[in-house]
Amino acid sequence: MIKQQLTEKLEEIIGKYAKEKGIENFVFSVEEPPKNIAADFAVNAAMLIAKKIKANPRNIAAEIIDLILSGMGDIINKADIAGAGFINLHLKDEVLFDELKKIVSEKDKYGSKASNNKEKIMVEFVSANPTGPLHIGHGRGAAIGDSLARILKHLGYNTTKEYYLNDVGNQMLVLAESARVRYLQLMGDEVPFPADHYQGDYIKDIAKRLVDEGRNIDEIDFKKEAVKDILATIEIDLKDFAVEFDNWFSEGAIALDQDKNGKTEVDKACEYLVSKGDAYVKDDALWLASTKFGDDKDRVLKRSDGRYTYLASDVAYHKNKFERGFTKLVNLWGADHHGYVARINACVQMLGFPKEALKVVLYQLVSLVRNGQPVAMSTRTGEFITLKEVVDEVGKDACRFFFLLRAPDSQLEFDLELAKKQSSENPVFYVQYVNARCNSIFRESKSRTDITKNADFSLLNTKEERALIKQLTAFCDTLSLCEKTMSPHHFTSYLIELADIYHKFYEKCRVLSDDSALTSARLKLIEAVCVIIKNGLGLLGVSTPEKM
RNA sequence: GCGCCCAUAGCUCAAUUGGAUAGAGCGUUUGACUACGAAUCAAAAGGUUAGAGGUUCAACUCCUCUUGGGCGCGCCA
Repeated sequence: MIKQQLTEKLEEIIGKYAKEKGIENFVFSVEEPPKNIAADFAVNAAMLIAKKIKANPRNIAAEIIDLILSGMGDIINKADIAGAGFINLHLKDEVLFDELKKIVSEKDKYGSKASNNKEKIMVEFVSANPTGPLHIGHGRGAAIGDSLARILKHLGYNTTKEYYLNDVGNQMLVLAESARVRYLQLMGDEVPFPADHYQGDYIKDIAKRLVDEGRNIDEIDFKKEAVKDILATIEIDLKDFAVEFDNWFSEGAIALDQDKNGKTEVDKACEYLVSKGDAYVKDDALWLASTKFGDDKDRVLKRSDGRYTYLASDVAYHKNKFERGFTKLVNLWGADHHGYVARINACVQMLGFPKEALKVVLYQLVSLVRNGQPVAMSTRTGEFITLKEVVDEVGKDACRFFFLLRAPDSQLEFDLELAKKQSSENPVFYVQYVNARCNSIFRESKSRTDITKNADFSLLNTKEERALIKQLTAFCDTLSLCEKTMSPHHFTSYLIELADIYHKFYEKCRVLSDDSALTSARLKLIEAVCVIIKNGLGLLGVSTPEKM
């Protein structure tokens, strides 16, 4: 919150200055300087202005500093010129102390805004086909999508998490047939199992249930039964991974369900596109003119045999999302779907929305390694590692934290042997340990009677304490960064850094001491630490045990 | 063949979207528990950011090319 307030004031002051120099709509950045620089924030405005008007950046910086000191004396203690013309700002301690008070009083509400209601956001993720259990790759999408949604929610956006269920199409027929053959086999029929059908044992489990229930083959809807069991498993696996959806949206609802005129939403979406001139008939098929909006080639919506493609459903689905009032759509897709981005972007624009209304976050696939050997992943062959398997082995917290450690863009190598180690090799323990240590102090402090109610933060004047407070107040900046980049991974970095600073503080500054005023102030400080750790880990879906 | 993503310390990855001396964890070496938890801390070693050009006051970041890896390119989903 500090940075945001600071930036607003600087924009006012420097913007006015730039305007006097003949520069309209001047944009500059407010950043944290590198660690070796002793300052709170750095501004690059002078170098940018100097370039535009061909002046000496340090002279410009000097002029801006005068303006800052006279206009922002209440929050800025000191400002100086460094390097090529950076303006380094030093905050007044009171600004940090006020923010600290806010953290302690607002607790889990800290950093959340109430004013973002204008945007209604849907985060759609996982959306794995109900043809088998979730594997580890889905887990990455689940962790990123869920945490992103939590962050957006915390920022005050009206946010909905949705799972799109592809329960229509060819794969469903294959699934039903897979279950039927397994059923026959269990009944003693020696029918061969087709090689291109779903091989996993979970299909046998479904068949076994049907046999155990004494069901007659003539009255079994194998598709329905298989999807039911698989979905139940998926839901449990996700729940154990701290992921819960607000809504499960069935493709059947738009591709099969008909209105009173006998039309599905897919029918209507295609008609709409035709009426707008964005879809046309060629070679007996219906084509989407996606090249109009930058796609490589036009795509088929309806095959010449009259069946719709997956894309047709997807157009209708996205239309449906907008019709439900969402103004911003976030889709998490595995990188193997990247070829699909251009056409869905085209759809959004054809539906009359700006390109920015949809953000597709692509996450690179997880490659599994076990004993140095790559592990193949394919739902068809049955040689896959399930999310459940990994969560059972390494724990939900470690697994989520691990997935959120990396930017979605980078390929992630998941070493099963490494992940199994419940040791300090896993950074999640390092962060959770902060909370455990704080709580240990709280337990100890209960026996003391000399603790004053009003902590005097000005007693927190060591460099370790100031660094800690500074890091705590960066919580909101981290939230904004995650929103800006649509990635929660900055939060893991932030928390690891916070943990690092805390442990250093812990070594240097004893909390419980004979100095009761100082003890009170430090207790309040670590209370704030707990708030931030708990909030931060909570946004990542990781728990904060008081004892470990 | 065309397109998208990636290449950073021995390993796994960050780097506030163009900022200052590129940072963490693990691993390696050395040291610290008779006061709040040593799942910790202090210190050391480790880099031509794959390579070559270019743009810029400033490049890991942007542009071009090369090399190497992942993934796509269907009237499949």
